[in-house]
Amino acid sequence: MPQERTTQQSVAIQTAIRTAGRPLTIEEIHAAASEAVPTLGVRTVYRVVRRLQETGEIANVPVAGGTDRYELASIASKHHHHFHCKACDKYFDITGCPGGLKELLPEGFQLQEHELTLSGLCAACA
Amino acid sequence: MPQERTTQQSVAIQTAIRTAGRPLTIEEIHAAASEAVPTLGVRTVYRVVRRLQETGEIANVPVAGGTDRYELASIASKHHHHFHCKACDKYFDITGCPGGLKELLPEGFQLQEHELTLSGLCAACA
DNA sequence: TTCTTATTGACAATCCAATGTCAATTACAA
DNA sequence: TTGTAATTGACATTGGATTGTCAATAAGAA
Repeated sequence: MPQERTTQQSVAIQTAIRTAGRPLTIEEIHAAASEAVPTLGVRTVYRVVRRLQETGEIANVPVAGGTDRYELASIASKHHHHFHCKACDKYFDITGCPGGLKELLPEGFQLQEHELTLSGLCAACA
Repeated sequence: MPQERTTQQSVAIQTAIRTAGRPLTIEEIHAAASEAVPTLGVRTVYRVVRRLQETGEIANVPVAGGTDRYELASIASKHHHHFHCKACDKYFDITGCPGGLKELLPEGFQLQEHELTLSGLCAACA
């Protein structure tokens, strides 16, 4: 197992994810971190993101009809939901959760989790 | 624009979708329709499914972290949600819907739609 | 500062769902 | 029944995301 080194690239990538406040795609991370390190390659983003996943610092957010997003594990572990802007295709975190979901469950089904996605226009696009 | 012909294949595919009672993947459609027409090729399923989409008979159901499912437009057009079984990876339709979602909306965001997915174990897997 | 080696990034290669191709088949109008 | 053209299915190809490769770079211990 290789040692870890603190490079400009990995710092920029982690900063991008930490300051985003919303789940980001690989490309969004690349774009954001590139402002700090213009030579940053996408290949490196894939590698660092995977490492951060394996060390448990970030979690992937699977999305319907799109590529995965990534967000801090500290945020992902707190139950929350997402808003998807149909104009800019960005995902945002939402706090709060509707209750009474067990009522919707069919006979014999066991509920473990649930995931809610509101969609429409974000503040910037509206 | 070519004429439409009623073939064994297209009949089997439509029957599979109509009798499923839940959204199916291309592969699930292929497997189900193959029981009626064993020589059925996946290529044909892709073609017929696309045509059914274009004629508005079925709708695609985008799914987080998976390939699209397809269900009857008459069902899809009625507002409903889904249950995803983590064991068999099947999706089921759910009736009913939690209200009060506008409360969750951040300032300035415009809500157009929402999508809820419960997950756990279906009756068969539980 | 020097040296070792983890990291990087350009490029090629892989993976896989979906589509293009085309000769063989088959629906169905005449 | 016959003829025409839509349909089929095996096969090759695409498109987009992700990973493999490897020489060049740079982190950080000595």
